[in-house]
This record gives sequence, C-alpha cells and structure tokens, in this order.
Amino acid sequence: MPDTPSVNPTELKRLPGHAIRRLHQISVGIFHQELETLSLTPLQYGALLTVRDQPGTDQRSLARLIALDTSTTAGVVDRLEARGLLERQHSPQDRRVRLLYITPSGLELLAEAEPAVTRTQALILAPL
Amino acid sequence: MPDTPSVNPTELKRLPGHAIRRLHQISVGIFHQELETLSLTPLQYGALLTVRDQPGTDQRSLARLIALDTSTTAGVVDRLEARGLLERQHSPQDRRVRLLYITPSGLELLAEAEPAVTRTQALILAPL
DNA sequence: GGGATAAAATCAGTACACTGACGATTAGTG
DNA sequence: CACTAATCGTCAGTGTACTGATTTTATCCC
Repeated sequence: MPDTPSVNPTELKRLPGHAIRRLHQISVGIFHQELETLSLTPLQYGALLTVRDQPGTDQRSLARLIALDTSTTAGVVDRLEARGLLERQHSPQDRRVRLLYITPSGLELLAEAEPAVTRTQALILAPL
Repeated sequence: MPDTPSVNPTELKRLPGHAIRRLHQISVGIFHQELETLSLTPLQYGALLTVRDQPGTDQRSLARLIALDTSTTAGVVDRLEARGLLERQHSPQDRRVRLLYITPSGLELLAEAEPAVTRTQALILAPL
C-alpha cells in the first residue's frame, strides 16, 4: 500500500492550503492582466462597486461588505480617493465616521471596467 | 427570463474572484490560528519543507517549487534564516547562487509543526 | 581573452492583509 | 453632568506578492 489517502503534510503539492493559494494567485494574475490598462486591482474594483451601490456607507461597513479589516480598507480607500474615484466626507451626525461616495470619474471608470471584469471571471472559471 | 446565467460583475458576491479571495483568506486564517504558537506562516512552512526535502537547492529553484517570484522568496528565506531555521551558503562552483540548507533547529520545528498542519488541512477541507 | 549575453540574487516601489495600540468622539449610566 | 464604555478611523509593525532596475558573476563567441 504505497499510497495512503490521508493528507501528508510532508508534500507541499498535496496540501489544500497550497492549492488554494495558487488558485488565488492565478485568479489575481488574470485580473491584473485584463485590467492592466485601467490599473484597477480586484480589491479596488470591489470597493468601488460596493460604494457605488451603497453610497454614503462608512468605512467600517465597507470593510465588512468587502470582507477586509478596517486597516486594509483604509489603504484601498486612500488610493481610490487619491485618484479621484471616491470621496470621503465627515458625517455631520457622528464626527467619528467618514462617509464614502463614488465620484463621476469613478462611475465612469467602473463602466469601462465592467467588460474586462466579465471577461476575467470567465477566464478564471474556464479551467475549473 | 429574469435571471441570466452569465456572471454579473455588478454584484461583488457573485464574482468568482471574490469567492476565491475569501477562500484563501479563510484558509490562511485557519493556518495562523493552528500554528500561532510556532509562529510559522503557510509560506514559511512550505519553504522549510521544500528545503528539507531538496537540500542544497538555490533560491531560484525554491521559488519555482513553492510558486513564488524570487523577490518574495528572498524575503521568506531572510526571515527563516534570521530565526536560524535555514542556512544560506555560497556555491563554490557558481558564486552567484546561494544554496539553502535546513538547520537542526528547523528540522525540529518542522516536526513540531506537522500535527498542526495536518489538523489545519482537515479544518480547511471540512466545509468543502 | 575581451566583449556581448545571460543568469542569480537583491533592491526599490506599489499594493494587499493582518494584529494591536492609539486618539477622537459618542453613548450609556448613575 | 461626570465617568465609563464603546465605536470609528488611523498608525505602527510584520509578512506576503508582484514588476522592473541593478549588481555580481558565468558563459559564449570570436
């Protein structure tokens, strides 16, 4: 019996964790390849999309929606804001929170990106 | 026909790329949780394992084996070397390459980690 | 054997991705 | 109203993960 069916942690390629990491790596690679000209990352696209559909959400809610911690979300929003795709506004009701709104420029970029994203998702799914 | 079968990029949760990112995120989270006491990351474990099984490989080959670029690999090896788990040695034949060897300390840590890794992979696969 | 070429590693720069700590602000309680 | 607890955002620190430039060393060809 030279082949046990259980997972042997001494072989990297048999580890599910490694396979999942590779899957993610390839998926992100395809996304970058297809959206290179717009220089939008998967996370930036997700954040932009979510803010467009939920205008006026605070960063904490956005973080929950795109499944990130607030620190990473702040960085993503920083970059989108720097490019003028998103706007941060202090809430008059609660001066702690910062409400997020998509700009016309962001809306435009999102529209441009959509065909590429559809293509990307098809490319990712094709070999699966 | 109110429901087209094609992927609609306007809904984050329906994007395969997002699902894959979440899968990876959760998988890494479980790994960290199970190997917290040893403070070994998935990548560090993979690198250590590969060097143990292929002693004397150069960083380029290691990078290929663990599916990383050489830059990232250098960082991982740096951290492992700093902890005394790995050793870098200049090749006498080719002074460009740096050969990698696991130390007794690394071998020991790897042995300690194995049960946790087996547990981790089971936890990851369980809901799938 | 000297010049072009290529390969190995590193470095700089950008972008995630997490934890834990912190400052500012708000809300809840006596 | 003062005290306390909770909440929102940010920052510092660590660790991936990539591209492109650079340095060092080997090799190839004449």
